[in-house]
Amino acid sequence: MSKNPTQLKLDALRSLLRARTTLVERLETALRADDLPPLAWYDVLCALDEAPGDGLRPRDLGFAVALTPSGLTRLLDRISAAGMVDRKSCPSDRRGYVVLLTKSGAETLEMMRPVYLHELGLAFASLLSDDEAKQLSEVLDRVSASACTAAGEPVPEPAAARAA
Amino acid sequence: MSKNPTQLKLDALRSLLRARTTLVERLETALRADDLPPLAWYDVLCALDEAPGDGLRPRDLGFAVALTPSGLTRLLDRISAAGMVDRKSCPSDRRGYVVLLTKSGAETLEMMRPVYLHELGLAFASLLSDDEAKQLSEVLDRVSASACTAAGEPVPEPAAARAA
DNA sequence: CGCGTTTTGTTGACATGTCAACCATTGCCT
DNA sequence: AGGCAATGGTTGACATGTCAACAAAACGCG
Repeated sequence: MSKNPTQLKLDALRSLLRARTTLVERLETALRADDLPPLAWYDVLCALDEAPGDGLRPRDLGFAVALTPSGLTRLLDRISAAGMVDRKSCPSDRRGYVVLLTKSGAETLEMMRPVYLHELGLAFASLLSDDEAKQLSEVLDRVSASACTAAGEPVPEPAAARAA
Repeated sequence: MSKNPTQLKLDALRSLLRARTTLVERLETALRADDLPPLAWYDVLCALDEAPGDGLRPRDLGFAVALTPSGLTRLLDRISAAGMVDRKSCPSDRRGYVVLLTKSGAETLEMMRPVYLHELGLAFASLLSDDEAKQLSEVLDRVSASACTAAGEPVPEPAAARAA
């Protein structure tokens, strides 16, 4: 009756992939419906908002949004062009800069947050007991954590190590 | 000591997103290291392999790989250009065709499968008990399922409904 | 039957991200 | 010091996907 263990794991993977697609799609749709920027912007603005007042280096932002350095450059170009973020040259390291949230960026963030949280409530939070959420985190963190550990030698790329 | 419930759910979501990024990255890396096609191709070839011998309509493939119709057209263009798939006009419906796995496509699939399964074993399956896998599926399927149910009116796009 | 609507799939314009090559700076290390 | 590898970030070429508009066939119904 019970399924083959490998199949169980494959099913779990498929469930994971589908759930993520569904969720992202819903969040993205909800934001768009309110004429708000996409999810990636939210992640950046949010990270900056939570960070100390003196901003973040792109390098650190790269951890929040899973993006290669060049992808991040381009994302910041766009957000910056929209005036939601400033690039201020960093005194302690003339190679890079520090990214700062502008007033307009902070305002946009405050418009996005309720939409994000509301949709998340409908599509995710309300479907999970607190215990299940805890379990979920625990199990899935094991998966992401193993990437760092096991990344011994089958992962040559630097980008892969920086998985977010 | 115990966290705020909303924060628990947010953590769970972050764990989910990170785990998925990690997994996809590892699978993709492993395939590339063996000079094999990317994950999306695997999904298509696999779906065709499991399907009845007379192939599948693109429409049906669209469910397996979460892609818009145009995205699917382009993906099939590439796989077809690589000779792994044939487009055969469908007698019962002259609008579209049927997609068939070629010999070369089947061979490629058989080369990808062990790489896929091996990497998945390392990065996922081995980190989960059978019970946990079952639980994971159960909980996450609830999330994807709710999209169909709740899609009442906040989801105008057809693409959103076809979440895979 | 004949016409409007739905279904399938494609195409052009464009958005977003990757990879590889690159520049400038920093930080050792001798 | 002085040389040189590692770090932080950008850019060009390109891959892949979306959206909107479209074409063609299939449906369905008065």
